[in-house]
Amino acid sequence: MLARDGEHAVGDLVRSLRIPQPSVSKHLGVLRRVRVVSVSHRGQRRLYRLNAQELKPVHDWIKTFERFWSHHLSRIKAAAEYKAREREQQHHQPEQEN
Amino acid sequence: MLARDGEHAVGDLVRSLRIPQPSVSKHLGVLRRVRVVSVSHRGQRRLYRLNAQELKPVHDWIKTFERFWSHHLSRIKAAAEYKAREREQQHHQPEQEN
DNA sequence: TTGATATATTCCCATATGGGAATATTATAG
DNA sequence: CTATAATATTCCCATATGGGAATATATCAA
Repeated sequence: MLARDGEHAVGDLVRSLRIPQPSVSKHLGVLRRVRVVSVSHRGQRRLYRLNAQELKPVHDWIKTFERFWSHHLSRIKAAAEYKAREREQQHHQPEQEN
Repeated sequence: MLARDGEHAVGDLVRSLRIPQPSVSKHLGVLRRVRVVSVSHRGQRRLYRLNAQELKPVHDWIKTFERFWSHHLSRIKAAAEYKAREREQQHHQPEQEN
């Protein structure tokens, strides 16, 4: 449950997400504590906005795997490794095993 | 708790992360169910590897906020908006209020 | 087989979050 | 001050995950 961009009043989120108001407020409460969203008051409205900076670390980390899906060659290589490993295994298939 | 790259035996993770083996196995169990990691057997070892593809969606989403931290001008603008909003508010400061 | 390794699973307990319903808060309109 | 709109918080209940300890599995070595 996230405010994509700009500021959003709780009510707007409630309507667009079709989730009960208390739930939305609770979600926002959590995100607020973790500093992923920020609030500003405007009349009796609370305007929430995403705190992009907080997401940067995640972005930086996940970014280190970009090569896995962005480069064609990488994908081919990955697929090859994948199959190679697949073969080495003695035909299991519980959760997934691949 | 994640295998950064290549394949990692549970034991290696246990040692490098300094987390009890049962915990590591449990973590991996969860990640396995969500398909974020994959396993392959090699002798009595279980080799885990990150399933990068599963992270792509997250990457794609979070990427839409890249502008917030990558462009100088964007940062300045963001800071300005930030302060602007700050002023409009009537001096609260519970959780954070900004 | 038997013992040792490498992992996984289970048990119990604690905490975080989600849902629904009810209630409290805050701010605006009159 | 009072009613109402906009949000937040609390209660109760359910489930997911984390920690520690104990135990079960699987695989290898002899």
